[in-house]
Amino acid sequence: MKLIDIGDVSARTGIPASTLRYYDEIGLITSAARHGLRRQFTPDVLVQLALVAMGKTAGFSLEDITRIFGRDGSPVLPRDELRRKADEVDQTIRDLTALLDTLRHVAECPAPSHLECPSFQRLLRLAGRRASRAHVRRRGASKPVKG
Amino acid sequence: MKLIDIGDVSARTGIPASTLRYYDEIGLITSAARHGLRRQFTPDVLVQLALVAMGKTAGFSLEDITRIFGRDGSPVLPRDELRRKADEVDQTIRDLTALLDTLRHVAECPAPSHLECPSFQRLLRLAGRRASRAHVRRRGASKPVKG
DNA sequence: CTACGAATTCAAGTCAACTTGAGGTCAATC
DNA sequence: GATTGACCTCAAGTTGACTTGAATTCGTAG
Repeated sequence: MKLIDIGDVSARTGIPASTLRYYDEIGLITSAARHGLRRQFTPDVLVQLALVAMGKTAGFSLEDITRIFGRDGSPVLPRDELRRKADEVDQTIRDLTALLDTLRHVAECPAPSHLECPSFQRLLRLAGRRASRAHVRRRGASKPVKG
Repeated sequence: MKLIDIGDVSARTGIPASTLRYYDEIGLITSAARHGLRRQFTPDVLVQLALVAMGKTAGFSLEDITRIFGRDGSPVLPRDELRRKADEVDQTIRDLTALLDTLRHVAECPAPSHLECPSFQRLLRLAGRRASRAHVRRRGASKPVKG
């Protein structure tokens, strides 16, 4: 079984080595061995990291992600919990679809204030219904790494 | 024009008053008047907050959201920037759809480790392609308020 | 065998988005 | 006109997810 050096994982995924160490520390990924001091990973780690990326996109915490896709690809959570998580994602997709419509509208509509535009209003009524039951704490997202 | 007391906004939206004050402070929403010391808002604020909720769901920072839907419903960003943001959301939706498939699979598939299941592998290959160009910093989401 | 570079540990720092707490203010009620 | 209770301000604290920096340890190339 060929192992991948942490530096290579970092290079292939674009994730800083410091982050990979951090993920290892919190048990989100697992290093398979050491070459001297250096962490080495099985190729699986690339899959795991893909799952992590998806989970983050969905707004799950790293802790949630750890439980959803356990360290070896088998989840820690019971099936019905997983179904609940899936439903959350499903709802998030609906919300984002509403947002997408709204955004596209805002980008194209020439009205001076959108709050007066009837088509915008309609979008908002849809969105508002969702929003009222969706007060979640989410902490800032930003650019794909500063540069 | 009837105004809404901050307490009522909080009650109707479920957003703590402290958060509303914070949003006011950073210019994400605008209080219309004061009743004594108390902030009062126009009903518009409920719409604004709905937009904020959508924006957060999409993973935008509060600063981004402020620029996307300016204080009065007219965006600060130029149209092409907005279109770019819309495209980001569009991509996020695609990513989440992949995640949803994966999650639903994980929830139902009886295989001991999913890393071996061919159908899971296929999902991951799809997801992985996205993930590799989507290394974003996003900070933890969690439960709808501790209680 | 020494030097180099890349990775290591560990503690501390950063950042966004809030929350908490102390002490103060007001409008309305008793 | 004193009390109440919801709101106020302002500074400081918290949390999750990392990053940074100093001092250290290896494996390999020269």
